[in-house]
Amino acid sequence: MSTAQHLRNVPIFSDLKDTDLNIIAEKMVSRSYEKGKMILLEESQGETFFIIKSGAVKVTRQSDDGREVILAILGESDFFGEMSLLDGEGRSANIVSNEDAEVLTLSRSDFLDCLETYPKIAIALLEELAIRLRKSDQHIESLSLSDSEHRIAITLIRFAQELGTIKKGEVTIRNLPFQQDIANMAGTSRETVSRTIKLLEEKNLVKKDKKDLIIYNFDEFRQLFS
Amino acid sequence: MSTAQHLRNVPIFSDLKDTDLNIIAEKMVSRSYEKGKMILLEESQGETFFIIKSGAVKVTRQSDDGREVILAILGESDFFGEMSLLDGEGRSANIVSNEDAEVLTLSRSDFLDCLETYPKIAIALLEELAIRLRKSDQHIESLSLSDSEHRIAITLIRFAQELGTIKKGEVTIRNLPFQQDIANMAGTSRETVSRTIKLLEEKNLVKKDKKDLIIYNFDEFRQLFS
DNA sequence: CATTTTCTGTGACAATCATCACAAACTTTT
DNA sequence: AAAAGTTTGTGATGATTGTCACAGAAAATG
Repeated sequence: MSTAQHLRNVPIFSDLKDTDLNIIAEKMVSRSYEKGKMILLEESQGETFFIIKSGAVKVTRQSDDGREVILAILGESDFFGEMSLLDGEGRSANIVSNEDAEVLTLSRSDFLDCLETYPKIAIALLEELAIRLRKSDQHIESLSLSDSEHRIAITLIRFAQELGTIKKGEVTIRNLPFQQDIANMAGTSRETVSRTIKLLEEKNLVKKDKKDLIIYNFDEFRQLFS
Repeated sequence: MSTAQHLRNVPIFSDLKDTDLNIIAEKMVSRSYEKGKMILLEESQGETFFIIKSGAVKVTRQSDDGREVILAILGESDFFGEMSLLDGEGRSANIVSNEDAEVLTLSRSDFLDCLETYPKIAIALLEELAIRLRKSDQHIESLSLSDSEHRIAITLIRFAQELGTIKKGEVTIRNLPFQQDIANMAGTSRETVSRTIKLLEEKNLVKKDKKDLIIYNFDEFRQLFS
């Protein structure tokens, strides 16, 4: 697939004409990272905009003692790196490839040019940031007000929405992330995730099938926990 | 002060020429709310953009059982309401005036027109949203990884940065919010806030002076807790 | 396919913190 | 200036959940 075709799938570029898309596509450079590689380091100067062509990355923050929070897991057609480009501050999060990943990159100046030249991109980007902000707010709420069972359930809902496939009310999350990662998103411990998922199984709400997790009745599940 | 003069202080409008500023100013309508009034209700359709002329508001989310999280406290020249305008979703947070407040409002269509007409506003707004997203990320990190003492300290730092006045390294937060509000921001209980502030006083890091709180050495304090 | 490494399950225990319950110190109202 | 209403301080208690410890399962590696 050509670069331009990839861009077509990215919400913020989807409004553009083919000719404009091609112009941008030419400025982009492709890069690959193998699983577990650090793509961006916290505190380093942010100078690049990234779009994920294939694979997945996790956005994390780390405390001094090495514990990490996962802020988000991003997949195909998602983008990152825009924050420091916009506000000029250094990176505030680490980005690590969660599987082998291919990305498209755009330099700072090309990115900013884009925004100036195509106001539609700026507006689409605003929309995307608004959505992210909303998700962050929900995340903050759940960390503040919910117990670990709820937080874990909400994390599973997040996964279902991003990675899940629905089949008459039943959602299957293929390749559920490790318990440690779930814990780092839900703000709890790995052991608690283990115990809680078992509990949810006993309540007949979910079922584990090897590396997959099935949520029997997604609507009901969402009602119960959010 | 005229409406245009107020706008001048708002970061996202500050790049504009006077003539353009006046055009926008004419479209804005002023409204007043007394302390404790609900300005925006969660779940209601979002149709207006707000700028705070005077006073302060708190941005909250509430759980079914009535407990609330405070996502932010906004003051003069801050704005809100942009999120639903941008992504078309309904309101996700409540806005309550924390003191008597005067606001300027702009209708949905005028706001969106603004963005189309003045790309600079869109870019400035992107910058602002990036900053907010960054703060949210920090908030999420602290809720996930820190104990209550740290979370409360970080909340005090947030207040110091927004409402504080510095005087040779010493920051005074005038009119510290109620313990209950601090607790709702820090994701802890009111009682824990009371005990923790006492603890910080015993450690000679802060001092309470009636309704004010003094942080003796702000840089040191920040280093200790973030 | 044997070995090493990574991931998961589960018990025991301890620490943190929320909750309840008042009293004391304040504001605000009348 | 008394009364009513808020906000704060503090002890006692228990629940939730993190931590440690290790065994078993699964995956990756040679």
